[in-house]
Amino acid sequence: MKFTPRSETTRQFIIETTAGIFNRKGYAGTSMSDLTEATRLTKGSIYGNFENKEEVALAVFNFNAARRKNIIQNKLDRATSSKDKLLAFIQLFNSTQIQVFPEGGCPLLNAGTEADDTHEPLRQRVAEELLSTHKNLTTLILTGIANGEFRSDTDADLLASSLVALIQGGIFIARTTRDPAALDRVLETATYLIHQIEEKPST
Amino acid sequence: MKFTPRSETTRQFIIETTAGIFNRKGYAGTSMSDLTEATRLTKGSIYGNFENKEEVALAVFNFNAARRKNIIQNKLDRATSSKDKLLAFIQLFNSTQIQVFPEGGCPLLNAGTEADDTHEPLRQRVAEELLSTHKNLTTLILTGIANGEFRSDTDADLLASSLVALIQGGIFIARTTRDPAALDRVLETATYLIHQIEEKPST
DNA sequence: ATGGCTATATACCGATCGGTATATGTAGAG
DNA sequence: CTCTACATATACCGATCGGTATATAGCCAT
Repeated sequence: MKFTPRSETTRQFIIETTAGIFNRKGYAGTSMSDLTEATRLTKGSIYGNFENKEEVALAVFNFNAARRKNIIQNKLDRATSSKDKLLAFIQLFNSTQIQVFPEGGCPLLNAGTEADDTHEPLRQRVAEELLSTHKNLTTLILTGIANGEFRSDTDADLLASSLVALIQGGIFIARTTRDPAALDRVLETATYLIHQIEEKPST
Repeated sequence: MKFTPRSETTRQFIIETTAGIFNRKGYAGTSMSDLTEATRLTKGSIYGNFENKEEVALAVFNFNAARRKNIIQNKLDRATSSKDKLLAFIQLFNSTQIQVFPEGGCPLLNAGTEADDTHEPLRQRVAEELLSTHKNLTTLILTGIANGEFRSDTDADLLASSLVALIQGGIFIARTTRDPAALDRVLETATYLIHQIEEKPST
């Protein structure tokens, strides 16, 4: 009893037009009628393109995650040095540059906090994305060390984790207190941490 | 048409036995039958003590937040210097000392990320708790500056925000990647930031 | 022991949930 | 023009949702 989606374009249409809904309301909080309303399609059509609600949610998360990855990658490609790449990464999240996220904020944070106790497949997907981001930052830092940009005693793993935590925590604070500037302040500390590992020209 | 709860003890019983459920499953993901099952009470009884599901959720959050506050306060009271208080605060969250949270992790993070787009009253309550924590840390840092423990050019507000962000972000990462050590690593950075503002004995 | 109160249990409500079987529409091939 | 294949719409399913009206049970004072 294999399921095969009917129309790839409709499937994509459903994903894109409901990406913001799942991100705002969460998996449990989003109903099939939310999806039919937003897409102006009927349940028959949606269930012709997805096996069930869970599959829509997973596809939507993958879509949001891919978008995020592309934006990050584009930004990093435009910087040259490792240090500039790290700083550019951080500045992607400041309040004047919100377009990294769909409606509702960071999909990793939203999906992760909901799924961690209730929805194992989604939790694993979020974990993959978090680890991928962490790995990218780690290799960026290690490259910088090899370049001589950063001090050789830098703990790349620790710094990468801390940057991700600062950003996600900053997003959380800014969103629930409705104070975007709070995120900007936290990003200052992230920037500071990067400057701390610079190889000093002195000596 | 005012509503008055019947039995304060039953009310409290409901709150305490469902505190973990709301924290794990979220507001939308928790049903009234989840509550009747856990308490072994009937809907009639629960609706005799709460106006509706929302009021239970708010009461549960208040309970979780109060518990958290008490634990933090007790810990801080046992330290003397501002620096030791700050370090003790951070160590409350490390993986060998999990009892700060109910089942499901930090209630501020869980409730905040769900409510920020869907449930304004709860979002405001979470924001209050976040700001309260932030304020406590800020005054702690300012006291340390006045004491001569910390450098006078320390940005107390910025450091307080960064510590909260590191902790919340660290909790998020650790929980969704199922890697408690990730939180411990992030707490290292938090500790580092505190050491950075110490008034150096040199000069 | 009994009447009154308080609190919980029972039984039920309409609405909505996720999901499915089937009918209808539509476009391309012959 | 018609047949076929594919995609969407319609109509419906049982289950569960949050919530309520009312019956029942336990206790306390008289």
